[in-house]
Amino acid sequence: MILPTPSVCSEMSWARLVDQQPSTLRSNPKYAVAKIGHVPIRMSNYFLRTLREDPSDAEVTSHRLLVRAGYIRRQAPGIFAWLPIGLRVKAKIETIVREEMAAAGAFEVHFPALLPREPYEITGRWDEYGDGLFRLKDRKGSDMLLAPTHEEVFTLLVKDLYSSYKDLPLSIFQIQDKYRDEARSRGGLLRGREFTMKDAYSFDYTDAGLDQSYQAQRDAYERIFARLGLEYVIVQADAGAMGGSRSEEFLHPTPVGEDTFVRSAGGYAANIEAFRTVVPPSIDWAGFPAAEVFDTPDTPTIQTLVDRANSDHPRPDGRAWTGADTLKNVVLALIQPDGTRELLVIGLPGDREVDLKRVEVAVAPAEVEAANETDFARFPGLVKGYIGPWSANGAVLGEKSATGIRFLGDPRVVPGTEWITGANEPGRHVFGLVADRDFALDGTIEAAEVRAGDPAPDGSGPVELARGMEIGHVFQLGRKYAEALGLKVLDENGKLVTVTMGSYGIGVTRILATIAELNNDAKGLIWPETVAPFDVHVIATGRDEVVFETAGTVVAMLEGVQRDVLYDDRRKVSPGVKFGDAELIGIPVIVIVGRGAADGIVELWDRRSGERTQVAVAELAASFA
RNA sequence: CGGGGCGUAGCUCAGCUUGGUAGAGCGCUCGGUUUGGGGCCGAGAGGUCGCAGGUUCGAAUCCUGUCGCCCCGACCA
Repeated sequence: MILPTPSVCSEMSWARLVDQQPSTLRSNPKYAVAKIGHVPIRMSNYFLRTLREDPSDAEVTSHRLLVRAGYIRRQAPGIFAWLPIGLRVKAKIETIVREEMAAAGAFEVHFPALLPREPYEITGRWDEYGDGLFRLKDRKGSDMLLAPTHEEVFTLLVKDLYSSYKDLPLSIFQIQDKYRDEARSRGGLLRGREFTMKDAYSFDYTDAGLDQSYQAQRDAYERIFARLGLEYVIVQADAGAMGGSRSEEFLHPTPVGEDTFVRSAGGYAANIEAFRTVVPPSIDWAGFPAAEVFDTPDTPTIQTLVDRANSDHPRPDGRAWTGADTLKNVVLALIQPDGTRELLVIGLPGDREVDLKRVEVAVAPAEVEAANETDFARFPGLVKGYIGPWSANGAVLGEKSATGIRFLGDPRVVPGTEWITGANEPGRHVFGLVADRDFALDGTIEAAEVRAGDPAPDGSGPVELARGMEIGHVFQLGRKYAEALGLKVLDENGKLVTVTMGSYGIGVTRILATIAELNNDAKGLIWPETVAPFDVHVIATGRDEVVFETAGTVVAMLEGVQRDVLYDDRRKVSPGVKFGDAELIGIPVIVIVGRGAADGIVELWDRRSGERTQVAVAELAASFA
């Protein structure tokens, strides 16, 4: 494995904002403190090269166009170099993030990407992160890592400097590259192994304070995404594994997203892992008939069972049996972090599949897999295809049963519900088995797949499923890290209290890719003006000197009204090439200086609409007032 | 980690089935021409065909191994 060298991390972590000036201007005191732009860039000597054809290793639109238009270059799988024009877009996004962080009262710091093992050892993440962590050794053999996220060092920094409640609340953030050795990076910038992230951390000594800090970041995120023009859905996320209490993800709805979430017309939205099933009311089973065992030959699957039930044992009320009347009992194996393996049976309506991701969240930190032959061999009482909690010889599922196997039910399996389920004998099922009367659960579990049409838990109507790209995540960490690393302060009563923390991330480079994904057409990128690398792209086309003189006037005028200008002053490049490059690069406003130049007429070209309008140079300034 | 695809010039690719001195387009250099949609003419530079071994008189081409990349899935605080 080739690890990125430390120098790669530090070199890439800062957008160098002033290196894009031509050398002739760099020494001019007028531009010595120039920030982004207001210094026209001339394409004849800019470090920018567009590609005529799509790169063969890029399929996702944003990846393809960003490489082709000269914004980024691939260095290694999931690792990209940033070229000047790409750096400008990145800097624009970072600026918006910085402004909103400042408005939210957070202070910027900057940590190394290269860190020692110890803090991560203390919190257990050196081990928990597994293969996802880039690890390396220094020349002395000390373990180092490239940080996947920075909770530990932020916590330790505050511990070093603060010891009183009077110093809190505190929110600090950084914009830094993160490293995760993804099993499979994909989609260019959408899921890289090195990526730029804004991560903020809040420190409070009361839960109420944490709520306020959390809300401030959450509000800032809403403003950031609004300014970026990115549609987002705030979904409830699972907070369980990290021990926190509140967690929400900002998802941008898009088919290329990797997260599935649900939402209702009434405003409910949740990550699929965090969805909570609506629990139906319990049913009084007084007067229910006793359970009855029937021969149900050749019914190893739910469908064959339903068919058999309808033909041999139709419901007395005339309604047909469906999969939802059956109780499917799925045997899973849990592997605990210490390596012990135990079985778990999940009972759920037969028309539902088990969603292993939801199970993993529910049983974290254990891992889950399907039970294998060896597992079944240990429990001869379990007859595959005919497993159920009840048998003629007594209970077979549950901690208090003969097998002792833990038996958790879908939340819909409430007391009084009647089920058809396996009788633990080949070819036999028990009908009318009533929950709590005839069998007992050890508890419930959110394990069933979520389906479109399922009711939202807040009563806001049926949910639909959608795909989203996670572009932000706000998270109440609580006291997990402060506890592990000993971050305590003295409160008003002189008592040591453990600090409570929040963690707030925004994927800067992922956002850039998401915006690119959203803003393009067959010709190339179309940046929103808030993040465009330049405000205006001026094209000089023609060989007449008046064209270049007029273009020079236009460029100077735009510079005068504080616009960042990319000036295509290339002399021996044909108009077609210049138009094509302009469309590929995607600056929203293009000024064409060409055949009308002698009469003082130029064209304003709207990249997005394609509309071109003729404007007199003398009146151009008014268009940019 | 499972499934699929691909490694030939800076880029995008052909050539491989059927072994015989390395190809195209674009890009690049030089000269000329052209200037509102990636123009044209001429002359050039540029490749140990991913790597290693094997078969053969002879391997980009056939065989074996190996490395790498892309896509789908698993995985992803």
